[in-house]
Amino acid sequence: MNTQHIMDILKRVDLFDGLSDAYLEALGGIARHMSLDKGQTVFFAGDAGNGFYLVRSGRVKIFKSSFSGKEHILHVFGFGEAFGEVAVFAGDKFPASAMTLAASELLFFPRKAFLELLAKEPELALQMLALLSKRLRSFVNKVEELSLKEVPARLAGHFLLLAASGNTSTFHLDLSKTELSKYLGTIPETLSRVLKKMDDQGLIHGNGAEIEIIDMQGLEELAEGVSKL
Amino acid sequence: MNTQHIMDILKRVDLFDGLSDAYLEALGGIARHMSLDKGQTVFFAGDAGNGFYLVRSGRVKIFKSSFSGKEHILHVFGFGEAFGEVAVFAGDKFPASAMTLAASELLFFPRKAFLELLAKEPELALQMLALLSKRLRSFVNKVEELSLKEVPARLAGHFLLLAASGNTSTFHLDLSKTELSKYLGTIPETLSRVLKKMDDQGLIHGNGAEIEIIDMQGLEELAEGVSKL
DNA sequence: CGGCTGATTGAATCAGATCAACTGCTGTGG
DNA sequence: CCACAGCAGTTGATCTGATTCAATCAGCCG
Repeated sequence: MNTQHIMDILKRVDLFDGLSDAYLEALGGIARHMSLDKGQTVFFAGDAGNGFYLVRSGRVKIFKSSFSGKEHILHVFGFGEAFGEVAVFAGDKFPASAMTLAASELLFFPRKAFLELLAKEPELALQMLALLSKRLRSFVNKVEELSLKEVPARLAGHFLLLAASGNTSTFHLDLSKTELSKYLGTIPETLSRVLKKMDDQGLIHGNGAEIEIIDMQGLEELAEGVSKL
Repeated sequence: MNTQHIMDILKRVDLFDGLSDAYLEALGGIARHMSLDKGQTVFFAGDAGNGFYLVRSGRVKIFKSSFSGKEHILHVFGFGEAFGEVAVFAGDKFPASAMTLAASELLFFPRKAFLELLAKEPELALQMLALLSKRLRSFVNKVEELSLKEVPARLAGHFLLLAASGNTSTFHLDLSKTELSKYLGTIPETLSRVLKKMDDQGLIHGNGAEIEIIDMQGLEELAEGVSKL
């Protein structure tokens, strides 16, 4: 909780990569600490946002809910990742809601103080531009998947990503199946059925949250939309 | 085509708002001019991108196409709008494809030269951050609409936007109905049916590309998902 | 006057959502 | 320590919004 501790965190944050210790010190100086239980709301879509957040521990989901209560998860952020920046640079309302998926500690960077610091360090602006660009890229993917691909293809793509990030053919799901279905833009029932079908057809072997990829190429074809379940 | 002419353009570009003449001069100095016919490809998704573009005249659509040939239009950009920036700041591949919807003139800003200039002008970095943030916001909306709303709601929302931007209850569609359907994540047949239904129910009156909103509140309820067609 | 492209309409089909019932696990309190 | 409440997950039956396929129509250009 002391300054030194915060410095350790900030040094490991991609967004702040390559910044001087003195500058990180200044950043740490403006950050406010927050501690939240599981399932607590950080902010709602439409709330006025006067700063952004950084995940120090735990996990946070960013999502949109519909009038009828359906929910679509846009991102899940973990250690060292930032969210809520959009409200800092454009408009002042958060475009989506944020809620903790587990007990979490967050750092909050107030807009005004952050912008003042940003003006002094062009490198940080570039990092921020890179971050937002990557996020745009991921949104392009999401739109592509939602609009151009079916649920099995999306799920296959997700599995391939998980496998690639861990560099193994076996991994365990990073979200409960209910949350995963909301992330993929579907519902638990459909996810369950697709999972079963993939298993039946020998593409994967699933055991609870443990997934083993059996037929990597088959999954890739499915993800590309070349083949179907 | 001469420098003066380019300066006139640059001065009217939101992204470059508030920048000094000298700086705009420098920007104009690195820009390359391009002239394209209708239906020409500016770049394909996955192409290496070593710069971004600004629309000087005409219109350009940014889209993703699926393996099976379906296409989803992410944005349509007109005068003074920039596209392809993602490749400048993150990775080097364009996440989506770009094609002219009409004969167009573009300005191309090479990455390296642009980044050098950017480093000298923090204000431009802020404008760029604002631009990307706005774009992120629009993507959040798109995902919300695709995943959480049905076609009638998306179309109603689009109409309300068009009406709001022109401040009139009558307007004409900015895209052909086929292109509009690709923008809304559906197909021409469905769009046609929904349009007819809206007309039948007295929400709008359509005549070719001319649309008149009859029942604004009804449309709003439809867009929100409160009511259905 | 053809012939092309965009738009419309109808019929059939399909992917996925909804509704409902059931299983199994976990954690809590008697 | 067991019972049971409660929630995640699964499975089945049904429904529906939207796509697909097919045919027709309207406008426009050469």
